[in-house]
Amino acid sequence: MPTELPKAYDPKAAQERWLAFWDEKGFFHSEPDPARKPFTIVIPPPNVTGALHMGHALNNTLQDVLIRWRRMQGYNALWMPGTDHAGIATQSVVEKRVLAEEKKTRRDLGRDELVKRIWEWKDKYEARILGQLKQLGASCDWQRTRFTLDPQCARAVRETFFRMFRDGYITRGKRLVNWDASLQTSVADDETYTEDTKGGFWTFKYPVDGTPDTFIRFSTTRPETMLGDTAVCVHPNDERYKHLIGKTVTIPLNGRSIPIIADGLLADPELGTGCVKVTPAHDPNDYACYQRHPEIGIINILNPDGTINGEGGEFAGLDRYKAREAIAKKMDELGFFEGKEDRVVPLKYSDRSKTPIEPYLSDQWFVKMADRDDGKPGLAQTAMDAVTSGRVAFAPERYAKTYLDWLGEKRDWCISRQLWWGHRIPVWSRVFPRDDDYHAMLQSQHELWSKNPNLALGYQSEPFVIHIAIREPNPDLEAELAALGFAQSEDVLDTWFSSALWPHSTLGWPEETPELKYYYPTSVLCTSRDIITLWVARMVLTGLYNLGEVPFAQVYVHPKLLDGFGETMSKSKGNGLDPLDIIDLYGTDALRYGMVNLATETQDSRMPVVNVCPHCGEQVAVKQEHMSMRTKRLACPKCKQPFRPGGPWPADDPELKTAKQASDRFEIGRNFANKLWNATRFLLMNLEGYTPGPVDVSQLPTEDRWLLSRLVTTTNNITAALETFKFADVAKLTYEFVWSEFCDWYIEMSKGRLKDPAARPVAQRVLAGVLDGILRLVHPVMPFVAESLWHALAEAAPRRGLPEPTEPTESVCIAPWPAYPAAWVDAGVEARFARMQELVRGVREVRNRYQVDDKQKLDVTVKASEAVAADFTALGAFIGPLAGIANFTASPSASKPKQAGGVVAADFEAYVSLAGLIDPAAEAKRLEKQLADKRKSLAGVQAKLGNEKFVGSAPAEVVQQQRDLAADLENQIRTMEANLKDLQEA
RNA sequence: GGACGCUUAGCUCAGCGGCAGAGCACUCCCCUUACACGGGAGGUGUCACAGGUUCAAAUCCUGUAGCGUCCA
Repeated sequence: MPTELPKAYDPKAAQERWLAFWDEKGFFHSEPDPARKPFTIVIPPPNVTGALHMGHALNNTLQDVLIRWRRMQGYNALWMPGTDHAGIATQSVVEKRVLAEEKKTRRDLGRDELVKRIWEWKDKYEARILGQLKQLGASCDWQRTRFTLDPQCARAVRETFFRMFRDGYITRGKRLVNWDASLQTSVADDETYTEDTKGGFWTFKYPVDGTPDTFIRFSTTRPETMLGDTAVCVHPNDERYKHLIGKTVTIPLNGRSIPIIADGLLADPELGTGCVKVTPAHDPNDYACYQRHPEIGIINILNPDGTINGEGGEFAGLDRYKAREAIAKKMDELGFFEGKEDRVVPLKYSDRSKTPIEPYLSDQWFVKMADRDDGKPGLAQTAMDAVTSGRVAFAPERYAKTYLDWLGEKRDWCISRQLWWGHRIPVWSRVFPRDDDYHAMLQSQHELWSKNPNLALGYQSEPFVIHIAIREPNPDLEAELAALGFAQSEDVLDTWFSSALWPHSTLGWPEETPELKYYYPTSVLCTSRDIITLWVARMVLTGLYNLGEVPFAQVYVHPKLLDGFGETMSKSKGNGLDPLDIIDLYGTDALRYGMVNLATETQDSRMPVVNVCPHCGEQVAVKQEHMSMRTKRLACPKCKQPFRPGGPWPADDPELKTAKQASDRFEIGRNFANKLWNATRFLLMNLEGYTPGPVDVSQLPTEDRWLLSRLVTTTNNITAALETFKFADVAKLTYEFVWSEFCDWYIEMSKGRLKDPAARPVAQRVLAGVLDGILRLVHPVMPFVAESLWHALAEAAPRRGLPEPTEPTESVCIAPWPAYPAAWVDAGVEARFARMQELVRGVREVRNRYQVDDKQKLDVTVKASEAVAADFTALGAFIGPLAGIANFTASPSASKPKQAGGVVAADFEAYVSLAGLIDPAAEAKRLEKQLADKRKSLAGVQAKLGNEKFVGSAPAEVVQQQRDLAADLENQIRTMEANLKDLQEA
């Protein structure tokens, strides 16, 4: 006698048990094996800044579904795990902590000490993240775990940098970057956010040279930038200023004379005075204007810390905001101030330090994206070609446009960051203030250097600079260079530079490893749309550059999770949801099911959240004003006890318990897991005497053939949905088949058969065989419950399956993905079954309408054609118990008993005897309403059929369908009219 | 400012030319030996708005409004 299952599924126990089992068995480890086809996914490495959030849960669940499914299909599946060092984010988190706890800045600590602290942080969070992924059930090959800063990745980064530098793709130049004056680093656009901020809007005037009493008036939100103006600009067609173009004005603050230029892109004649000042070094639009008019020059007025530099004359050394006031005041004193108004302006902030960004001119390293004129391919173009040629496909397709539009701009990629945490740029440079020294150096060293294949040279002029990239760490060489006055760049590389290499660096590139040969290119990349440009494009680009081959064949872009108010979940908003809360409350299978269920093709998905009272479990709605940790304390409306709302709190509060968060969007998964559990439980209770054996499908009774027909269709649809990344369909198809078809109908019908010794063995085989298939289908989405039930079933039915029983694998993880004969699909059986369901539902409806006690069995008479009646009679053994029928008869000649409730369908009418129960008046009233509905439908259909255009232009089958419908409706109406007459006479 | 997407039941979402759907919530009946995380039944809609195409539009086209995201 097999072990009986507990009454409800316990996710915690299952998770604990199977994680250990899988780990021990090593199912998820993959080795190159030329005899098998690989299926490979590299994880988008979560960054080690913090713990995983709901977006990670979604992203990784979907990857795991693909990997588990392909593994079952027999592919040699590798899911490569790892984490990302996330340069600026991690450094800034640790810096903030050090400042808060020790009141020390990074400069107080020094580079080595800070980096040491960051590594400690990384070790802690990497372990936590990998642990969370395991908890999620992620079937990664943990033996292959990588980190973007580990030696293997570092080698790939250095080699790539070296090659790009050598090939002239990496160059140094002065560019306008987003400068974080607090962290003293440039930050990428995506590391900034824009917020409306109260500011001023000043209007000043500059005197036009040589034309007394003529002024150019302009407005600005940043008066201090006047120190760096190199032109004023008007629209070429602006009649007010046309005569001034080519003249100059003088900046009263420093007496500098600057030209008045015409630029239709920068100046807007409709806006303000129609004239703008141009500060190329401190404004992106002005910088673009400077590039169109390089003759105006460019002047940087800021120090890296945000104070005014030597260009500012008397204002040098002042903080930019102090300088702003001082300069406005000075202009006023000089008589060039025209007015000031308060205004709310959109201001760019650094995401990390929360301080305003300064557009800032600085020396940076760039990867050149544009086309080249020396015959070498332009990097952006190669990556675009990969997608336009179809070597990389996006799902959904529309995201290819995002990718191509962005790459089409071919903007250079700024890869240097003024940080301490990251891959240090392997370039040693020396500046030569005197030209002779430069030439002397080249003369003495150039030949030696250029012979060394592990060195690459770069030059700049004004002043002369020699840059030397070193291919691999080489202390002797570095010492030699140091002796010659060279020093290594202090900068590190943009994190995306190392992430860009992820699909090949993790496989061992630049070594030609067996892994690289076998797994590259990978199969699918699974990500969110906001990093298509930052990451996906760059992976394609570096893959092509380093290996000449795209990194993956397909990019699947999944939806984003929004909070209950439609806003993106994010750490800074504090509206995230901790996956561990969900796992704790609903179980991992439920979390995963919920994620798969919401992954539709088009929409982002809202997730309304409630707080769970830590004292009594009451669910307390979260209001918008509670978000972002604004509310520190709430009282439970039920038990009146206080608690802290759930959120990304940095630490526990010893005084106040913190609520866990819940969302009813996960109930469906929890309930579904429990349903599966209990369906299996039912089966195990009824498997006594089970004998394995082959099943001849053509000899099976109707209900079995119906179920198998549905099983084939469902299996095929699920497989097709997985192939096209329609995850939500996978969830819905599985749910529908298991719950509505297998449980609600088939299991109910099997109950009678299991009591019949003659029918029992086959019923057992079909039940066990179908459940076996269900567990396989469910496994990629809900691996824990599937594994639990797989083992339970194996104990009770060690050999099972359709049509031939087979030995089950030791884990559902490695069971073959189901595929059944297409011949099992039987539309005729499905139609007959649907008719039976209609009858059963009709009888139940009559029973419910009259509130007949379930225990009281009713007599039912069906009038139908010979064939339909025979079919009903054959199924009578099931119809009885399903509908609670005492005596059931079906025949073409059946007549309506007195006092009966009627069910009128297209090809049968059924009468439920309700002697003593029926209220003729109420029944008549109901019938009249139904009749009215039917007549209305009929009128609609007849109108269509009366329309010559419809009959003429619509496809024949649609017209026929409408004709059939009209006939059915007429028939039903006749029957109902007769029934109504009976009732009225009664 | 540009691009992409969204607007369908009280809530969260499917459907994307041929009789408007699911889960939750709601109403009624049931603790029937798989499951109350359950069973049975029921009600619920100007498919955002305005035009157009079509025999036929939630579905295709155009425009408007609101929302979201990305890029400037």
